[in-house]
Amino acid sequence: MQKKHMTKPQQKRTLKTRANLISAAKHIIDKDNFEALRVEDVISIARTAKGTFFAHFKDKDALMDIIIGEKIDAYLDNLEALPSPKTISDILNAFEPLVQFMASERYVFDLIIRYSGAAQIDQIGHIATTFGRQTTILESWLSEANFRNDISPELQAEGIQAFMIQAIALKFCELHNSQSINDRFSLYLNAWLKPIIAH
Amino acid sequence: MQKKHMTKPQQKRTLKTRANLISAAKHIIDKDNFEALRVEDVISIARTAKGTFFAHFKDKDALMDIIIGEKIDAYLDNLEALPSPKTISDILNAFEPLVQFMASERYVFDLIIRYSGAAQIDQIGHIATTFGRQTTILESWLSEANFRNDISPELQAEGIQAFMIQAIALKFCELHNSQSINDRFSLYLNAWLKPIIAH
Amino acid sequence: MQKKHMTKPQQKRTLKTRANLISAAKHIIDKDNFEALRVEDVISIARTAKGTFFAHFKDKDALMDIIIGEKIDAYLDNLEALPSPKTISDILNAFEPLVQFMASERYVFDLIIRYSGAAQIDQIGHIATTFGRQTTILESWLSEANFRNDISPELQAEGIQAFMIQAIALKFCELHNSQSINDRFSLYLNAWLKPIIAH
Amino acid sequence: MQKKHMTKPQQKRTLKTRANLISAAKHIIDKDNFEALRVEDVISIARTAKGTFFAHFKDKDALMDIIIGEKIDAYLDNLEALPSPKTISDILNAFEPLVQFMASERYVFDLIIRYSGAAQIDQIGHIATTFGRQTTILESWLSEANFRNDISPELQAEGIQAFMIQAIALKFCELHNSQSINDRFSLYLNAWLKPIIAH
DNA sequence: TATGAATGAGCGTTCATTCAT
DNA sequence: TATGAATGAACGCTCATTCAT
Repeated sequence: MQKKHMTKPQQKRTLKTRANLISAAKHIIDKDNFEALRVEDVISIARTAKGTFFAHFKDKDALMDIIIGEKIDAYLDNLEALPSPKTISDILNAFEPLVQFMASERYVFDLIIRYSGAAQIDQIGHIATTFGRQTTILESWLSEANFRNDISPELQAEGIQAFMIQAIALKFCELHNSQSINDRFSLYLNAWLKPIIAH
Repeated sequence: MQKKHMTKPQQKRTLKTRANLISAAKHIIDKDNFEALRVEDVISIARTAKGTFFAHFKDKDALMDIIIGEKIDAYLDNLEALPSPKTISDILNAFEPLVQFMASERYVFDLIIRYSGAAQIDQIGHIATTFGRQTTILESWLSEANFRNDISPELQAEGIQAFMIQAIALKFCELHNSQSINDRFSLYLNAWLKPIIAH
Repeated sequence: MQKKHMTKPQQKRTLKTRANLISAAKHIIDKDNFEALRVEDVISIARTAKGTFFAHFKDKDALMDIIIGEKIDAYLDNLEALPSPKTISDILNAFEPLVQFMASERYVFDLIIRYSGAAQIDQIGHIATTFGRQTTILESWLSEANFRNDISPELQAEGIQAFMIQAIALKFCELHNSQSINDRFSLYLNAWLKPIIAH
Repeated sequence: MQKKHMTKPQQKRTLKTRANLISAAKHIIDKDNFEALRVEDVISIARTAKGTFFAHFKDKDALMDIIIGEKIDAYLDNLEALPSPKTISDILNAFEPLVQFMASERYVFDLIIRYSGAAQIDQIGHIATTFGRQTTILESWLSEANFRNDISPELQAEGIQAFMIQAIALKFCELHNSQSINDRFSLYLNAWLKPIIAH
């Protein structure tokens, strides 16, 4: 055990530097916002050299991916802790904080969209991973809740994500801003999860 | 009279410059792609000064908006010429060329997402207009086709757009590239437009 | 005349900016030295944007080439104004200021060596040009002075340059610093221009 | 005794590491060239840490000095094995391989110029040593060959070196590349060693 | 001696956009 | 309208060298 600790003494230092950089970045984001983050400021607060920054993160976006991913993960943690929702309203309420965050800054939303996928397997970032997690959570909810049984919980989950994105995207579009994100999202989910078919 | 005389040739010249710039841009896009377009190259091919470019287009994105909007309009023209679709498969086939274009370049997709709405009412651009047109076309189709009558054709149309975007977005995410865009889109549309509810 | 002035109104502005940058650089060099010059400082003194600097000069060295070349040219101007030297001592005296300058900073000497030639015709810089001028001046002197008539003045000139470089180079080499540049240069020139052959 | 026992294997290991580093460097130089050599690559091929590199060599140039010095020494070995030259042509032929090497890369030439002397007496490097050796060889040749007796063999030797450098330097200057290095060197040497003075 | 993360100053780049003529 | 030089705020990079373990 102790030996293992001693074999990688650098790792501790590396981890510390990395943590310093990330917390410096978070500090800036808390004080201002994501868009206002400058690499120069991060390293100056973290008391680190520029070279060190780029040794830890491929570029500024890579750091953003980590921080945003972490935030989303925190929302998902809370979400997971909730009792399995029974109604669409429950789902909406559960997702509200995450939706608010994603819609908080156009810059953040754009980044999430851009990083929701990866060009290559080895480029899967934090944000991309959270999307997978989101699906998993939704799937388990939906299999318990039994909204629809004509389609798989997975497909239902993907639909929910599509509508979530759509609702947020339309918020950034002034043409449609008469309606709140949640109202629109609610509309979509009702139509998606509770279709009423007349025979 | 005289005034008219002096104005006309000027307008002609203006239009010519504008056309030059647009065709220069198209040339670059054909040779390379949308992302590779640089204002510098456009004006060099159009043999124009940089200032002239910005006298004709508010910014680079405005030019992009015009060119992409024009392309989308052409697809919608073809789409409109088709007989009103009766099946989901008809809808998918009708939209395929447009979907292919939107998925051709991540840059184009991002731009379309960003410009699907306009930041301000007075800035409704070409792309935003085509989205409206798309909705209108879909609405008329859906009111004739009678897929679902529990929700408005407008909502149905919005859902289709959400799923179209989702299908394309997941294409840019290698994690899900086992499935083609159209297969996924088809899956979504069936679930969206033909929900089968057991009682 | 006036028309010509009006056709290129930009050129004046361009020239002014360029002159600003160069004089800012000279200011720094005068205050400190060549090696101490920082692009950042130049633009800050010239009140110019960084982009402007690199629009005018390919890189920092290009600016150095111009300034050093200008300085060498000034020395050559003085040199040309002198009466044609009759003795080796005259030549040494004439060249002394230039030699002193070239030996003033290792950085300068290295730069001169590096830029004395050009990789391509279109890259002939100021320094490279001064070398040609130096040869021309020396040639004319040597054809009048008649030190040696077994070899062309051009060859004599090239030899003088070779020895000048050698004398300076050895100055930067502590192993040989017992002797002054000029003493060594003098030794060389006597052996080169006044060989005494016993028969 | 015991101490010796413990020291020897360590020394062996040290020498092995050093040899590894040098051979890794040579590998890179053979594959690419001197300029392309990066410490990073050397240690990666030698499977060594960066710190180890600098424990063995004061700096990167120290390694270069060793490798280039070794190469020059090999040329001088061959040169020394030759019979004492009687003609200028003999000298030229003898030096040709060395001249070719020095002219092979601008980077190498610059480094040789810079290191032909040493900044401090205690830093006399390999290259500087080879220059001394070169002079010694030339001196012995020249005292036997009796080209000129108005100046010392040492001065003659220095002149030859000056002209060798000049010939190579002009090769790096495209303006004069009509003539080969050796042709120019030959011209110089004839004028230097065999001046014909009319009385 | 070996390790390798951290350093760090400065350079060059990017390129859409502005503005004085 | 047309011109094109100037802007400018980051970003990313370079890479030999240092230093604590």
